[in-house]
Amino acid sequence: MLYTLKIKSSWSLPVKDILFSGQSFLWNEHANVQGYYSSVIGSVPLFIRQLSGNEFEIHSPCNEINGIPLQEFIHNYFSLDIDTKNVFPEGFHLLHPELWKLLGEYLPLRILRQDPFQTMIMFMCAQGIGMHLIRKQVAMLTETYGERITVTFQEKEIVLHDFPTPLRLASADPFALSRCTNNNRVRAANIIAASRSVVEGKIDLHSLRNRDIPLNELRMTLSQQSGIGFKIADCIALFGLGRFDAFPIDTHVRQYLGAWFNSAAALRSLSPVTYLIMDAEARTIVNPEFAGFAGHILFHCWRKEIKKLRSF
DNA sequence: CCCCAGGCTTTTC
DNA sequence: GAAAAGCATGGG
Repeated sequence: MLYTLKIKSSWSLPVKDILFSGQSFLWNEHANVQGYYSSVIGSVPLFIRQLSGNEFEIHSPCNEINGIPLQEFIHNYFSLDIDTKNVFPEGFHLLHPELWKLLGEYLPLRILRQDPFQTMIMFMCAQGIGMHLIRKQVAMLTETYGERITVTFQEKEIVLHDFPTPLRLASADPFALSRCTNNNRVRAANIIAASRSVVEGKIDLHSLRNRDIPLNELRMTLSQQSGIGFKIADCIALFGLGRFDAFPIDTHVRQYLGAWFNSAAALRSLSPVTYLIMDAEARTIVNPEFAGFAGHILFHCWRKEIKKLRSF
């Protein structure tokens, strides 16, 4: 039996852009369930379809995820509580009229509130390689180490995989795991070590949810772990801990800070010092409370409109 | 062949 | 201290 849920909003909800903008690598399109995007979230299979500009439909065999009613979970997952009008400051469109025009269709983009462990592992796979290789790594990790889940949908047997648990990755063989990390042994070892830290409680992702923790403290704590620097720490904060004030700076963000906002630091080589300078600059450009939320909208717009890249 | 992709760590000047 | 090299593969 499948539960069906319809989500309707007063604003536009570009579901495909939200799921494939590079903040999650867990969603896929299947040839045998056309028009739907599928994933396993909180061990629950989900099928999503866009119905119109501001509504989408969800099918799931469970009516709750992580003990939370499906509708409430989805509302939170898609951050439908956030009014995206607040992510850019009042006068932004006057200061950057050309950019504002370009941003138009990207403004309804939203940040997903994802699982912090999954976010940590996914973004540890995202160092100096293209988006399609990141997706490939995450897919191989889930297929190799995640629990296999079968679900009947549209009278077809659909096979999906849950994201691997911390315990499963912590006990993985380094060489075997490296097949899932683009054959990068160092990355595989880092993922195993980080998973072990979570299992042992050395990294307590639940307590890091505390919103009283300052952003720089969060960044310093997470980047203690080998394989996690400032950028990935900020990604974990933004996408995995719901810290919409975190502003991860990667090669694309650095490029648009230089091209669109005339950042001098963006022209220098990326180091911890220049990272923190650009982080401070960003907070003068967008609303600091939603710096990362705005940053992701700018990121996706830059990649698609300027660099002409695809996210999958 | 080159350079670059949602970087981080280690080595070298 | 800052800069350069190494990591691995695919695509432009």
